[in-house]
Amino acid sequence: MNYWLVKSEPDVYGYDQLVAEGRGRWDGVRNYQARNNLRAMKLGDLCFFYHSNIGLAVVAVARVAKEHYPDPTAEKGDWSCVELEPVKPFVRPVTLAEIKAHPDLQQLLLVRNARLSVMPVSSDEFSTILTMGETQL
DNA sequence: GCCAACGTTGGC
DNA sequence: GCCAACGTTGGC
Repeated sequence: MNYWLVKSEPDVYGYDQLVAEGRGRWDGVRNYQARNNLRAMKLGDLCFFYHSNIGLAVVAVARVAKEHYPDPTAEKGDWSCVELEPVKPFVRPVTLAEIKAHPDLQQLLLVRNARLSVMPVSSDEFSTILTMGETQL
């Protein structure tokens, strides 16, 4: 089992929308590092759902419902997408400020590379953030 | 709305 | 292959 964090602007595609749809295609990634992370996702892997720009917080857990395949929104180039399904909203959103302030989360790519939209999370980091969100799976 | 950080492009 | 210019992302 691997863990991930994916970013989305909530006014473009928020967690509520994923819940409403039941399953969502994670497409539109046009960054090689992020794409390679998408390709490494396995069915059943868990992802934090982070709201960028508005909210600036991890708000929920989602699960990989379908492994990578060619992104149908890409007109050219070698891009991939996956499908995600909602698992559980956080009882309490964990803000970027809290993550930046936590001594055990300094290695998180969310802190170190603000522009990466799909990133791996270690199992320790995953449980730390889940606990901060007062959430159990 | 501004700007820092980062990635990509293209001239040389 | 280097690097300046440019575009985009995302926090503030």
